[in-house]
Amino acid sequence: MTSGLTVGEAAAKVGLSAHTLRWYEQEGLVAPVNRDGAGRRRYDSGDLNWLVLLTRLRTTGMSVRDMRRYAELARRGPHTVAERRRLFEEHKARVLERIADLQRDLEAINVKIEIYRQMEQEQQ
Amino acid sequence: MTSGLTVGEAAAKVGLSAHTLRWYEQEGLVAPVNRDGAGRRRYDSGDLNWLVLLTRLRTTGMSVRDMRRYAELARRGPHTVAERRRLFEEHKARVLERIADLQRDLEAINVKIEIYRQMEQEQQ
DNA sequence: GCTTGACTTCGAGTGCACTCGAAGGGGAAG
DNA sequence: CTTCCCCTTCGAGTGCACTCGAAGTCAAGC
Repeated sequence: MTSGLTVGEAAAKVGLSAHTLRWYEQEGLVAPVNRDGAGRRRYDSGDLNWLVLLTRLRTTGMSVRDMRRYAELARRGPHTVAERRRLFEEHKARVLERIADLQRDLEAINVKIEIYRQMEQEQQ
Repeated sequence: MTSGLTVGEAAAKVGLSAHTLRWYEQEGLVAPVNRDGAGRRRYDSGDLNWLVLLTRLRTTGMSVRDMRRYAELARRGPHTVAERRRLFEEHKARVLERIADLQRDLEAINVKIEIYRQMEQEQQ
């Protein structure tokens, strides 16, 4: 009745490698995962949710350093909630800015595509 | 009556370092820039426009490898216009996907912020 | 004439986030 | 019993895009 996923299974589920999962733990991005009788990691749904959240932070450009800071706050308990919120709001601002930049640059790309389209017309 | 900007000036204008500008040229991202009598680079408005375009491609996540491919096409002349357009449209698709990903992940971040906000309320 | 900034080649260093492999060992499933 | 996955520590390697520094030269501006 051992419950929870092994490293390999958890890795497959969240789209990271087993190597990387252990590395995340070692780097303090993930709190020590519970072990089964044989000392093997067992990831429960809480661990998985945490990993999913981390991957979202990663793909939105948060550095490992900042993720570690966040993980440390979370481990320190509920009295760090306000600071965690601030951290997230700063990150949110960066993401919004990034989106705005992308949309602005996309405009230039669209203009280029239009120009090329016209040149293709004229070449015929 | 030498016209055009020096490396340092051009670098300042486009937000890259002089080192990087020379490196871009060496890597084939930029066609050889015209020189003045003393052999120094002189960037004209065409060069600057090109550099600005490159920085947009960079900030939208295009790799140096792809920028080089694009630069080579541009150097090869007008008969590569269709291919350049395809390259841009593929890039555009990637950028749109990236924006969508960011917006999706931003939702999760917003949810987190809301949760933290409520926890802060309850702590009082 | 000195300072400043330009030129060249070249290789090495940086920062990030993995990513891999070695070496040696343990337990569970077919 | 063999295979497979897990465990550990450790250091080295990878890929990207710069980034820096050395070493030596040259020319324009003050």
